[in-house]
Amino acid sequence: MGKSSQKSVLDRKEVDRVDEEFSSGEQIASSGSGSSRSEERNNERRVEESNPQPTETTTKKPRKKTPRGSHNLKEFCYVVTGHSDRGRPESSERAQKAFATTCGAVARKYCKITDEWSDISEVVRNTCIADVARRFQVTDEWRERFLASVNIAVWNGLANWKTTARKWMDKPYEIIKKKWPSITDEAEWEKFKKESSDPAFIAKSERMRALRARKPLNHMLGSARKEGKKKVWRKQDQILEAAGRVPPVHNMLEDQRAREYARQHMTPEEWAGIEPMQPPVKNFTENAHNWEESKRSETSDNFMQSKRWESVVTAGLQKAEHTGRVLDKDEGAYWDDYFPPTPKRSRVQKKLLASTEIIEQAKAEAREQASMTTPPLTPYSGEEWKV
DNA sequence: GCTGCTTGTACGGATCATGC
DNA sequence: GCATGATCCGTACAAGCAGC
Repeated sequence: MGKSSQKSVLDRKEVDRVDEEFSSGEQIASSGSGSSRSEERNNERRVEESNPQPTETTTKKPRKKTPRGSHNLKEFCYVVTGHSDRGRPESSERAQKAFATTCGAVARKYCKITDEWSDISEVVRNTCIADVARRFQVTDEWRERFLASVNIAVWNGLANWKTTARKWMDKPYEIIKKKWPSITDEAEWEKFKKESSDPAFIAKSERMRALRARKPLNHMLGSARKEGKKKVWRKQDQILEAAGRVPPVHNMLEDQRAREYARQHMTPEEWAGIEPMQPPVKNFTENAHNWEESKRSETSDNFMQSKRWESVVTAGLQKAEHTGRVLDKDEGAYWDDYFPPTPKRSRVQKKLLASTEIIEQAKAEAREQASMTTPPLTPYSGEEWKV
C-alpha cells in the first residue's frame, strides 16, 4: 500500500470536496464536449450492449463486473482526440488509459512468450500494430506518430510480460495456462523456462537488475502517468493555496520542467514542505537551483538551451539526461522534438515515413481479415466524436 | 475500506545509426 | 572520425483496481 495514502496530511474529505468543486467547474468549462466519468461508463455500457459477447446472456442478470486482466481486449474502439508529441493518446481519458493496456494485451495475443522483439518477423509486428490501430481512431495527421508509439508500447508490453512470467516459473503449467491463455502449450512454457535459466540470460538479467538499482529516484506518477497525476496535483495545489502555503520548490526553481521532474519524485508532504525531501530529490533541486542562479546573469528569462548538458534538469542530476531523450516530457521526447529544431529530419521520422506504407498495407489486410470474422468496432465515445 | 495482484512507466548502459 | 541521436531490453516501483 502506498505510504502517502496512509499518512496523507491532505485530509481525505478536503480532497474530495475540492475534487467535486473542480469537477463541476470543469464540466461547466467544457460544457457540450466533455463527459463525466459516469457518462463515460454509460457510453461504454451502451457500446458493450450493442456489441454483445457471444458468451454473455442478455437477460436481467446482475451486470457482471468488467473482467480485469491483461487479456481483456474491448470490442469497441477508442476515439483519440489528443496526443503527446510522440503520438501517444492523451485524450480522451479512456483512450489514454487504455492505450498501454491494449498494446500489452495485443503483444500477448500475437507474440510467443519466448519471442524477442528484435527477432520477431515483420508480419507479426505489423499484425500487432494493425490490431492496436483498429482499436484507436486517430486522425490522419497523427497516424505516423501514433503507429510509432504503438510499436514502442507493444514491445514494452512483451518485455513486461516476460519479466512477470519469470516470477511464475515455479508454478505448475495448469496455473500458467489459466493465467496466460495465449501460451499455447507446455512445450512453449518449458522453452521459456529453459531460456530464462540459461547462464547467459541470468548474467544479462543480473546486469539489468544492477542497472535498475542504480536509479536513485523512483517517480510517483502511477500507471496514469503524468497526465493522470496532474489532476491530483491540481487538487493539492488548491488545498495548499487555500492554506496559504507555498511549496518550497516554487521559490527554488523557475524552470517548469525541472520543477515537475522534482515533484513527480516527491510525496505530497515533501512537496508541501511538511516533510523534508529525500536526499536525491533535495540534491537535484539544489543543483538545479544553483544552475539557475548562475545563469540568471547570462540570460533573461529563457533557460532552455540547445545542449542537453546545459539544461536545468541535467544540472540538477549532475549528469546528461537519458541518451537521446528529454526527461519529464511525454515518455521521453526526442531531442529534436523538444529543443529548437534542426534542418535535418530525425532518423525515426525517416524510418516512419519509409515504414508507413508497409504498416498501412498490413493494417488494411488485418482490417479486411478482421471484417471477415468480427464486426467492425464501434467508436467508444460518441459525445466526443460529434465533430 | 482494505488487501494484494496487475499494470504502466522511467530508467540504465550498450550499441548501432546518422549527421557534420 | 567524432559527436550526438535512437533503439533495445529487463527491472523495480508506485498506483490502480477487482474482489472480498
